[in-house]
Amino acid sequence: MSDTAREELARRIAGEITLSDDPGATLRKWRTDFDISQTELAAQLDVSSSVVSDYESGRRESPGIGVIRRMVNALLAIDETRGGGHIRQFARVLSAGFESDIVHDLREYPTAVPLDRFYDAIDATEITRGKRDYVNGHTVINSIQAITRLSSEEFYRLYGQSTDRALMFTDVTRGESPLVAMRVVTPTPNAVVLHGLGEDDLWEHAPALANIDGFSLAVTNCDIETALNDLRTLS
Amino acid sequence: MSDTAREELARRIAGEITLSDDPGATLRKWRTDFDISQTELAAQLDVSSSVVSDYESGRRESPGIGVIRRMVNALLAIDETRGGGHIRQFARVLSAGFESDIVHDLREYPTAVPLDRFYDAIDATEITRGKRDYVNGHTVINSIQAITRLSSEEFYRLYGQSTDRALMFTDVTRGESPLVAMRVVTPTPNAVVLHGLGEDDLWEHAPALANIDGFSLAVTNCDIETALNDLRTLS
DNA sequence: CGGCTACTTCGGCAATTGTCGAATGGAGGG
DNA sequence: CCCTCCATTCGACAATTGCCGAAGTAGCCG
Repeated sequence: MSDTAREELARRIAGEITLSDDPGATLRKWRTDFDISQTELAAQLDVSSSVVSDYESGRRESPGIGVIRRMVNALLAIDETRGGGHIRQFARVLSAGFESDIVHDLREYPTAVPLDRFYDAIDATEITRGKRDYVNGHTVINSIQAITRLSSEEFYRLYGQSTDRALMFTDVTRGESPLVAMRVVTPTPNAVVLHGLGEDDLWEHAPALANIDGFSLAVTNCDIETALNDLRTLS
Repeated sequence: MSDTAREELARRIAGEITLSDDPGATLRKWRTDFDISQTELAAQLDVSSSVVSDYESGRRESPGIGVIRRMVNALLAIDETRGGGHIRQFARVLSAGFESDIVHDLREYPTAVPLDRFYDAIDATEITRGKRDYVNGHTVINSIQAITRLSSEEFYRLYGQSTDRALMFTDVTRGESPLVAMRVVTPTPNAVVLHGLGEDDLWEHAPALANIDGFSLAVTNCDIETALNDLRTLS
């Protein structure tokens, strides 16, 4: 495990907590993202579990950086004892040259995965079928951040090593922006998944645009972290 | 000025201070990097200057995150009143897809700059002349970080928009690693500057390798921040 | 030499933190 | 219904912080 990815993730988390308007809520966000209970975190820190709860609930307005440092290091230490999945995920995003608030995950699969299995794993409903029925990887993207911040050159880097992949856009309301963006990038991915809405909420022109560009379009409301965990079992 | 570059720089600084073994020294590092006096920072914070000095000197072992947040925001606020040079510099590095501890600066010049003027601006001594006598931009790189962390694909991204540029490697002892790295990248830049050593310290094979690959080689011991400021006047 | 600026050190003290541990509540499983 | 686990709230108190302001040092400039 690269120490530098761990260090950068630590710095990222610590910076976010320190600057947050609600540091306790931000601390809780990262703890739950790592799938760690307060009890487990407290054990790692060698404190009572009420200490963790007090901090997350905002009892102390300005905790010392010593406390924050120990909390962040404890999160990463627990992740490491579990195999380092979160550190790896963050490292993949960094090495692709993105910030983790734009790209949430970027992964190449060792073998082609049939789209049906992929959609099962993420509990997605396919709206339109595309020309290809498999994916070799995925990229999970915050759609608002991506559209407002990425240059057109950077947009292509979302493809990682292969365009034979699924792009999953999160924080989607109707799907208009991602589908319009897909109109202007060439080539298109094998699949586009819109996260955060159901069939009924989808922009009415989305299926037609997907058909024109030849990619599979799906929607899902699954829990992202759970889905990413399930995707690990595909390979 | 992009708010997101400011936010990311803030997060980066706050994370680094929070996780540091010597938070006071890290705080001082960033204050001096921004070329801000304690007196000026204290005025921005509306506290006595001894408050800033106490924190930087480590009087308090675990300052509260409220203090760190106000210090970081004050640094950026002062930078903004001066035109945002540091935020811009950080934004350039980020938008090139690098971490700022690998790439310190990356800039395209509006016009070609003669190498003589470039070397004057950074107080460098040319060791061998190359095939081209101008640069269209520069990239300032931490050589150890770059060599240990960048993939070969990422190495090419150091070129920004043009290979007609100078690559300046910092934290150099003899220059062996950067020169060896230059042997395997194609094309080579117009100039390579090794920062941190004089002619006498240079690896003996460096001039020959530069000649083979046809780039200008120079050494300098200038102050990086001063040099970057001077380079701004070239355009 | 005097004045000014930047910075350091330190005493002091009100305010806040770091943490324990008790009490309590909710959810899930046997 | 009981047990276990996770989480919250809060009183208590020793320890530390946040900051002022005084005194001092060093360097620069006229």
